[in-house]
Parts: sequence; C-alpha cells; structure tokens
Amino acid sequence: MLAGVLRAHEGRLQVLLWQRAKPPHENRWALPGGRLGDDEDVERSIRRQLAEKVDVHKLSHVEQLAAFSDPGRVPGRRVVATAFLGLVPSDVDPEVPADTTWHALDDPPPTAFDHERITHAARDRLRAKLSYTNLGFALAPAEFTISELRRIYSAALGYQVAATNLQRVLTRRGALQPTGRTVPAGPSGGRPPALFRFTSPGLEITDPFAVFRPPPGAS
Amino acid sequence: MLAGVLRAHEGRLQVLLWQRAKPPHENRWALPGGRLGDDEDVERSIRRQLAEKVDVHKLSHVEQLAAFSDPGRVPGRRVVATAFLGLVPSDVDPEVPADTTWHALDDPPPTAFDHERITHAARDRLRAKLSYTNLGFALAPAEFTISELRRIYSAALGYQVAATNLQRVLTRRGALQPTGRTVPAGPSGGRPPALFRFTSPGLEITDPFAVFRPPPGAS
DNA sequence: GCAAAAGTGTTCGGTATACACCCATGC
DNA sequence: GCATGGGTGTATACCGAACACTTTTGC
Repeated sequence: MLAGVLRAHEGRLQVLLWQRAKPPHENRWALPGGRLGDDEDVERSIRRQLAEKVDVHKLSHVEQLAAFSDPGRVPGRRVVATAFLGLVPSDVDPEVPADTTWHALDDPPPTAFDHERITHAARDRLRAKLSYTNLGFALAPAEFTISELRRIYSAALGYQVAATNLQRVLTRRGALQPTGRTVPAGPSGGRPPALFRFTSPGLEITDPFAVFRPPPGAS
Repeated sequence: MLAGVLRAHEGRLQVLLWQRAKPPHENRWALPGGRLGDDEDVERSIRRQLAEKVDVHKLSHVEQLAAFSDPGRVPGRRVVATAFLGLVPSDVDPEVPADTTWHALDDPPPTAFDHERITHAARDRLRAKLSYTNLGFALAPAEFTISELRRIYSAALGYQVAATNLQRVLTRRGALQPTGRTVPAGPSGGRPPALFRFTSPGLEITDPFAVFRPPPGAS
C-alpha cells in the first residue's frame, strides 16, 4: 500500500515524500503508505494511511495503479505493494508532518526501494488521463482562470500547452464551464480574466478514443 | 492471483473457467489462478498458474488489471486478488483440464465470488486497448485475412466493424503488413484474399490519444 | 494612447467513416 | 457472363493546433 501523491506547484509536478529515520534505506525518501487492515479494501486503506500525512479532505482523487511485486523490491521478506495515484489541488497546502515534504518530480532526492519507479507510474497515469478525461479537476482549484489552468496542465504534462486550445478543447468536451464572474487584472494590466470551473466533480472520460466506433445507435 | 483469459471464437468473446468441485460456491465456475510464490513476481506467478490450464506458449499476452480487495469478496478470511488479463489467439485451441472450458462472455454460467466483475474488467481493458494499441495481434493468428481479422475485432468489441476501415486504420498506424501471399477463395467464389500479419509481436501504443500534444521536437 | 493580458475567428492538417467503384476468382 | 467476396479511391465530417485579430484593462 503506497501512494504517489502529486500536485502541480509553481510550474512543476511535485510528489509527497517522507524521510526514513531508520534502516533500511535510512535517510532516503519514501512514499507514504502502510499495511492493509483486515476490514478495509485497498482504496479505503490507502485513504486511511494518507490521512496521517495529508488531510483526506484535501485529496481530490485517488486511483489504483498496479501491484509491485518483484521479490527483491525490498530487503528481507517479500512485500507486495499495491500502488496508488493521489492528487491534491494546487490551491490547498495541506499540513504535513515534520519528516514529510513535497519534492519536484524532475529533481528527485535519493528515494527508498522502488519508490521512484512507482512515482513515475503515478506521473505517467496522470499524464495519460489528462488527455482523455476531465482529471484536470483534481489538480485545479474549484474556480480558476484559463491562465492558471494552463500553468497547471503545463506543469503536469511537462511541456507548454497553449491557453487557447486548452480552453477550446475542454469546453467542447463539456468539461469546462464559465462561472460568469471575472477577477481583477494583474499588476501589469491586461484584460481581467474570467473564472471557470469544471462541470463535473468526478472523473469522466471526455474523449472516448475508441476508433472502430460502434454504430451511433448502439449502446 | 486470478486471470481472465479471453479469446475471440466463432464471433464471440470467450473466457476460460473451471468448475469448482468443493464448497464454497460448489459447482460454480471460477477464473484460473492460485497463490503467489515467495520467489516470483505477480506476472511470473500468474503465468505459472496458467501453465496448468493453458499451455503458456499459447498465451499471446498477459497484463495486470487491478487488485480486488473487498473484505467480503470471498467467505472467511479476506483474500486480496491481483487480477490479470490473458489473451489466446483464435487459431489455437489449447488442451485444458476436464473441469475447464470456454464460456461465452455474453452468456455466462453461474460464477463464483466476484469473478464475473473481474471478467468484465478484463473485457473492458481488452476493448479499450484494441482501440489505441496493436493488441489485436494477441487475438489473431500469426497470419490472417482482413475478413478473419474483422470477425475477431467484431467479436471482441461486441459490434460490427467494417473491414475497409479496419484495414485502413491499422495500416496507416503501421500495425499491419501485407505478406504478399494470398489464400484460395472460398467455396462460393470471390477474389482470393491477401494474407496480412501484425508488424510487431509486442504491445505498442499506435494511437497516442494525447490531446495537448507536446511540441513536435519534444521527447 | 500604449502596453499587456484575455479571449475569439479562421485556417489548416490529419484521421476516421461512409460509400461508390474496381478487381479476381468459381461456376 | 455473372455472382461473390476482396480491396481501393474519393468525399465528408470532425477535431486539435496554429496564428491573426479583437477586447478590456492599468498606466
């Protein structure tokens, strides 16, 4: 039970890590997680584990990645880890324990065990789903300007996306809604940006990439 | 450790099930699987388990689906199952034990535990990947006509796909290659069909559905 | 007025689909 | 020759990317 908890912050993607105080891999940085309890399924369990590091209510999305099971992944008796992707909106800065901090994904500290691989799996899942779902809602504040959203998507994807197309694509898919309100312009002037929100608070597939599509009438 | 082993057969999608001889869920049909050994990772383990039911060499593809962990999914002590999708080409008919047979997915027998849910997860994964990868290679024989491939895709997807578009899309993506050879026409005449093969023997993403694409120069 | 930032209109290229048409065989 | 199934050419619709242009503010 391990989670790669990610957020977009200051133009970069960050992952939540805690520093191990004891061997093995003393002082290395590890993903939060813990053992599965007898009366919970894996998703409930990882949310419980994460509650100790991040306020659960700050977690905007959690999903299962895969089981990591290489017999040599940790020293000693083999441990199978079910890995998760967790997301935190960019406008909340949850309280975290003293041993725990955010680290830029592109400048990682020394990590424990196979946790860097798991972090990469989390990042790759996020990037893929940003393209064909409305998963951006989990990284963005409840309301935001297109510029802010552009920064978030650019940080998460690792390259610049154009605000024009971002707005158009998400709007056409019905994922984005104007609130009708605007926000004052910045210090250097400019037109005051409009505020938008995501239409749905939950994960939806907005681009059913299905080629070989079923005939329009079919279910 | 459970696997939904699927194949396309006679226009339908089938799953490999064995009939339980003992309680719980006596006489119900279950997915093949078993316990994880200490010295193997989950993928190696499921291949070993499946070797008892299906000749491993007949398995054209295996991939992890997810962990199923509901505390009530099996009676008694909770068991976490890591589920897999397995695929068998349509031209091989592996020897299977006496208690084991293929069942049409759209006409399932009484199944044990949550195995029908897992079967559906396997089917959904297959359908999704047929659209944006070359995964068809795992369902098709090594060489095939477009008509045969059309039948396989139609069976797997659950609706009719047009041979014209199937050929064109897979060819444009570079997934399909003509062998240059043809096969005699059928009993009712007609032009002798050409034989094709898949370009790559392994899974490749042929349609990077990425919207918000990176600038062409980027990695 | 001018610079700056936001947002819209328009064009273009690529891809999937639909459908008409041509091809090669058995009888 | 004709029916049958295989394969190609062409037209259409849609979507995302790029870029020019307009709008609205601060100074």
